[in-house]
Amino acid sequence: MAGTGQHRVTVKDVAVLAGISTATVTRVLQDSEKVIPETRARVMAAVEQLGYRPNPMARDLRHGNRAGAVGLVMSTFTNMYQAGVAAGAEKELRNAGLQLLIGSTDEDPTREPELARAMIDRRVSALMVMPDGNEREFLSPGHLFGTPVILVGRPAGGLDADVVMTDDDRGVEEATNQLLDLGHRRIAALAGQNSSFRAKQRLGGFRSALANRGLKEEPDLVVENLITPAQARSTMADLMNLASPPTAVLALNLGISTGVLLDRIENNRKLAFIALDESELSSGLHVTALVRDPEEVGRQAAKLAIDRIAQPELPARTITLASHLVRRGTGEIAVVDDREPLEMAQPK
Amino acid sequence: MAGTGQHRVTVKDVAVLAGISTATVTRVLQDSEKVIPETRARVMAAVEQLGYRPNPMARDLRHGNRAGAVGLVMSTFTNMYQAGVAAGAEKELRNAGLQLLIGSTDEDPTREPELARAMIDRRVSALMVMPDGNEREFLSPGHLFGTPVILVGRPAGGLDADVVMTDDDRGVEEATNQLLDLGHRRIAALAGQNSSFRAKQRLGGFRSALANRGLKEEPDLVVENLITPAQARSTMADLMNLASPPTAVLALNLGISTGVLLDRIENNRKLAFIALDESELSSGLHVTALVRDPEEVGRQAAKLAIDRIAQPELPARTITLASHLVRRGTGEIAVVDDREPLEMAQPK
DNA sequence: AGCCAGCATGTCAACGATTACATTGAATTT
DNA sequence: AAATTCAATGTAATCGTTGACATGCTGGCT
Repeated sequence: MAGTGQHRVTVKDVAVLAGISTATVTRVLQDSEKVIPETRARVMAAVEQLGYRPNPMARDLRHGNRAGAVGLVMSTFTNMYQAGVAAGAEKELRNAGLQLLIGSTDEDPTREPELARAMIDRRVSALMVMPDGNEREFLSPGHLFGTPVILVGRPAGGLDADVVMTDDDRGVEEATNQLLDLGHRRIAALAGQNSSFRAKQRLGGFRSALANRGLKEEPDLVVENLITPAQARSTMADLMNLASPPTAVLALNLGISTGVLLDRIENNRKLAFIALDESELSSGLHVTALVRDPEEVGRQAAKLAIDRIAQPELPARTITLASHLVRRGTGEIAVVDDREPLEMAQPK
Repeated sequence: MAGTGQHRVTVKDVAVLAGISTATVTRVLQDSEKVIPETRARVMAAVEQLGYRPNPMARDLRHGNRAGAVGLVMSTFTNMYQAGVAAGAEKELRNAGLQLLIGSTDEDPTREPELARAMIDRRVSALMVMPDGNEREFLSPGHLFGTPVILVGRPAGGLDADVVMTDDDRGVEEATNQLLDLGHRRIAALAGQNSSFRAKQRLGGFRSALANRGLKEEPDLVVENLITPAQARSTMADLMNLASPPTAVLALNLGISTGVLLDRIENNRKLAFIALDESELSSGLHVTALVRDPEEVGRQAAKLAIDRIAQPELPARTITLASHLVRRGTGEIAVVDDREPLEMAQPK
């Protein structure tokens, strides 16, 4: 049943035991061509007896090095959104019999090229990349050697690649509209690095919601370049100390959402709050959140990869997944300021 | 500078361009043996001009399939602790020029064997496994074909493998002692699956702290088999409704810590609380926590793997990393029950 | 001068699986 | 019955890299 435990069993061993040639063993294993049932049975028995397992590397090598593994470049493992994407992708690939090679840039985008390159060298069948938000182009087609690339999270101008993204602009617009409908006029928007595609996309949604109602943005309430939760947290303190503080706040990424939530708990704030992306705490504390399904994003990316491996000449596709607002309470708070409604300010 | 973009460049191409044989190209690339400087320069130039990059799969194949990649089997991507381990391991491996093949069992331990097997088939140089807590033995030496295994998180009886673990027993004992020193006598301990190695290890620490002071365990305060944060959360509500509720609570894993913390925020509880493992919220909300460094665990696991690849005959090593108590306030609360001290109960 | 040492490089088989092409022999056709 | 066809299997080249072994050449030694 099991092998000897030492020597790796090869097709050759199986062939010898079954008393036939390696070609026939392969034929049985691929059940590609005609093999007489009796021969097939002998081969199967030998395979079983020796515990033979094919060597995927040798197979890949023979096949021009395209088959077994797919790469994923991410910027960090310890972000729930990214981890979710990886989980979804891995699941889908595993079902398709593919393996996942993962590398992380540790938030250092300059490492993206070398990481991608190392995977391409290893002849992954496809490469999924979650590029950092900044719109540099780091993958030049000349270095890809035909390796299909799937971009996760944002498109990249110079590259004719498949893309999976989420409609955060529309989602944020919907969230903003909900707040506007509740009467909020001073809505704070806290965003990440302003050079990033995602920050632009999300602020874009916020702005078009305002613009659609002919409202103008309040510059003091839009804060960009917040990198850490701690920054978001202290920004909230600053905002609430304004002469005319916001009555609602939109947190435009996961870290910011965490920071705002910490501030909210600590200072027992009551203003309306919509977070972006889910965490154990946003759901646990009934925070209204604009939610994307990271696992679904990962699954779709993997599907694109699998399709493209099967049909390399397919035109590039872009899949946009919907984000949706999960209403849990904090985003449904009307203007309940102990100060005065806008437009008729009067000193306290 | 760059290659043509289509045909993969091989040693042979380099050899032809440099006007020498493939063997010499290899010699230059490995700088293993003597090569005359001028030849070396010619080879380098050809490599540069063609943009040659060696094919790691072919190299691995030639080397009996041991070199380029190391496997990691984890149970889920979306747990901060596990993600941290993966991150640490990836970093260390990358520095050593190795790549990381990741698979997840999706919390289904029965998938461990097939996942491990698939990686062994792919001839990873070493296999790191974070086994689920239950003490089954899923890796039979006969199936490993000499692949070194590094166990992360718990030892496995049947296997002579390297192990990285953390001294949670000692840590929990320390945490318990701190609470006892503060005068707590009704300490709740909330633990995960009672079949798991880790739950046993941690409850063991709790129990020896009590035993060392001649105290007996309060059975109604020790709750096991809590799987989800929600269960932990509702358990807290039950405990606080006891005639004699706990004055302190120890949460013995990350999910439980989250659940207890949610309960604490929601109900504004003041009892002493020590969490296990770190999350953005435990630090953000000043929760005293028994902290392990997941990245360090991952790095150590990777180091063990690297060492073992270099020296397969090394005796198996076990590395135990210290956990330590990060005192932020909630674990330093003395008995402040609005009820009465123990031993002199009187109806309210 | 003749011989050996040793350096620089070349040749070729091998890693394990696959597959184009070759071979065998039996069955079918006329 | 000879010729043809086709099904079943075998042979050997191949994927890209490596390294044991072979070769040839230079220089030093006696």
